Amino acid sequence: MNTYTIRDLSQRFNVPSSTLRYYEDMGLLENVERTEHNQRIYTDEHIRRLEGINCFKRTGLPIAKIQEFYEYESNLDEHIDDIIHLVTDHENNIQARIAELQQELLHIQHKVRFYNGIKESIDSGSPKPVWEDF
Amino acid sequence: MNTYTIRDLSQRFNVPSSTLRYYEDMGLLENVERTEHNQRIYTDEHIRRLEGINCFKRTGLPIAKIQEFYEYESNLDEHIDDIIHLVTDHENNIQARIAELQQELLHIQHKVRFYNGIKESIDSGSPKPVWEDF
DNA sequence: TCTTGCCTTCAAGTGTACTTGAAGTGTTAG
DNA sequence: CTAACACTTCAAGTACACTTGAAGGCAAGA
Repeated sequence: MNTYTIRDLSQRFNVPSSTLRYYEDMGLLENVERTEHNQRIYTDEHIRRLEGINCFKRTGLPIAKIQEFYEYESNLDEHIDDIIHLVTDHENNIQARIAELQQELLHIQHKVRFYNGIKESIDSGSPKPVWEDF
Repeated sequence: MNTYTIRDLSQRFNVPSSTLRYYEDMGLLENVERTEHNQRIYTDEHIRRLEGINCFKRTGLPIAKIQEFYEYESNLDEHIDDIIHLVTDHENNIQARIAELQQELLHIQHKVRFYNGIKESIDSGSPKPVWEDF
């Protein structure tokens, strides 16, 4: 089984080692063994765990919820409904967030077109476009 | 011209009045007149401004950038390139964010399916599904 | 051997975006 | 007229997710 130092993971995931220690304090990384000199030893388990954590983080799940998820994970039979609730809830949140962003993107694109119109009018000396709500 | 109290806007936009004062301190709301008793008077201009601010906020533009935007807005001829750069940049960020969320959504949906499979296996006593990366 | 450098812990600091509290003035209902 | 309530300012506090600093241990190279 492969093992990794804190430096290895820090480089692999492009996070400072302080963050990895912080995740451990927060209960996101568990069962981290130590060398005889008290240095952390990570395994492929931890690599997979960090990939999961990053996926959750990129989708905006707060640390406390990620912690909850792995707590349920470690006692799945008892918490299967909880974990399904958590991930389904998160799925819905992401879908709602995507829909909201797509809606707001239209407004931002409207602004981009508007200011490009203003620039053209400045360059050509023609009358400035008038802002129209939508 | 319509005028509004801090309470009016607070209710209309569902934010505490402290937040409206904070936006003013941060330079997002400008030219707020006062009554003879020093109470803030907002106009339809401020309503439009707040709609703009909220659009930017929902898309994750930080306060400092929003402030910059309205600074450019108030001197458009001199800052037309800056403002086009700012909104175009923001448009690209939103599109990248949507793409990222769509990608990660697939992973979360994979988890939802996986745990539903686990639940079925618990309920029926059949063997548990095995997690497969993708 | 000594210095460089990475490691450890624990506590305190940072940045963003508010939020709350204290102290004081003004307005309104009974 | 007075109590309750709304408003003001300014300063300090909160929440989240780290980030940095202090103090010290261990080990390999000059």
